[in-house]
Amino acid sequence: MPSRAKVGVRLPPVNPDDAGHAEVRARILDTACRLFYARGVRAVGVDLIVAEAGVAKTSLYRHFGTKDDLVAAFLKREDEDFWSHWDGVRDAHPGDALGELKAQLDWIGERVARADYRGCPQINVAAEFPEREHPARKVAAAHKRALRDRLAEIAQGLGVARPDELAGQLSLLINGGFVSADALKPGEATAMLQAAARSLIEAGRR
Amino acid sequence: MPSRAKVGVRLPPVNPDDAGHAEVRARILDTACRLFYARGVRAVGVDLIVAEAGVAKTSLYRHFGTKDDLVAAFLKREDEDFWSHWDGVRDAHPGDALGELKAQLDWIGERVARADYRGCPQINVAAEFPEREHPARKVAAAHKRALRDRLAEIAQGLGVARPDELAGQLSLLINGGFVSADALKPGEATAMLQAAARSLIEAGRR
DNA sequence: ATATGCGTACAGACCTGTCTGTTTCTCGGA
DNA sequence: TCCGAGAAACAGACAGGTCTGTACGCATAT
Repeated sequence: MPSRAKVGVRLPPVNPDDAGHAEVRARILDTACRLFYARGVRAVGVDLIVAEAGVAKTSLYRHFGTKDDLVAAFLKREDEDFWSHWDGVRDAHPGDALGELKAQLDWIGERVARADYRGCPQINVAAEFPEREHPARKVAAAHKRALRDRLAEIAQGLGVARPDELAGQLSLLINGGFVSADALKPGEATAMLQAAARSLIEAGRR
Repeated sequence: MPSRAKVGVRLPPVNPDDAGHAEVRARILDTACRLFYARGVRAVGVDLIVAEAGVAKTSLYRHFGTKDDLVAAFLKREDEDFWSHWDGVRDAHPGDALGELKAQLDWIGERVARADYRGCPQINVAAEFPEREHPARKVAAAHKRALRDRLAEIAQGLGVARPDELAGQLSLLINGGFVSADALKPGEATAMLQAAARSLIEAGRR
């Protein structure tokens, strides 16, 4: 991967107005996301991706340049999907920070309990790639900062003494949920997250 | 790795009473632990391990059988080191569950803040290997169960209404700390863990 | 005609695990 | 005390496979 990347001639840029073009790109990214998440990034070769996506390897490299960039695109999509879900829930609870937080923990707990859940993709990729400058690592770092920011927004509306402190504690809790899936009994996650969050908020109000 | 493992003839067993023999084994394991943790398991080949350890590849395979077994031995050693540290701290606080918990969170927070910290090895390996039957995954799963058990012991001594529930919450918190190192400002981890644990305990007492 | 796609072959590197051959060390018996 | 057997170490080549990324030929569509 990074150590093996070559500096050869890049393929020419593509025309983003082409519908079929976007369709091929989407098929590659869909397949890559599925395989990367289910099996781990380093365990999945580009040959497998192109075979399952039904595209040519040239197309993959035309659209994504290197495998490292494809990994970054994978995390970027996961990031977008995550916040899209989150913001949908947020917008359903205007002016009700406590209700919003409960709803956020609900779907997170549900997701963690799925049979095919294999941890947070951002954390998993960070575990696989030690280089902090890896393009995917930058996406992952931004994602975790964003989580803390979103939680700070909620904490602001909760009327606690030190909202940033609570946001940090809640982020630990949620990240802990992400990585503890297989140490938890089925369905245990949601209740545990809810109860812990309730305790942290209560204590923060005094 | 698992898919590539062959069923060839095994080398004969070794004599465990031999001092030089144990020394070679230790050199291999020391080197493997260092490299696996710093760079990730899949990124480190056995050729690199034998080169850095200054041993022959035959020795590695004589002692560990396969790379997968070496990975499991890596996690086993990390597990032993972790509990050795933990139990030392525990034994320094007999009959004082609250003091012990604070002390445990202190050294964990300090460890997480180190410059070369790269997450919990057990969690990292679980992220790299999707197969739940992988020998290293079994070690990791046992480690996480043990964490919850140790926390349950502490919670028992804390006089809370539902100690098992608190232990689960604390395990989420600690695992969250393990994976949140690079989203935290330097030195922030310990205070955040301590404050959150205090809140969870307080709430559990009512 | 140009851009994009598919399919396939290829280069060069790396991977795990095995094999061969030599060296070093210990230990039991003459 | 010397000798030979056996265990285990070292060194390095090798097999067979996988990896990323490039190149080449041909089809298609605008």
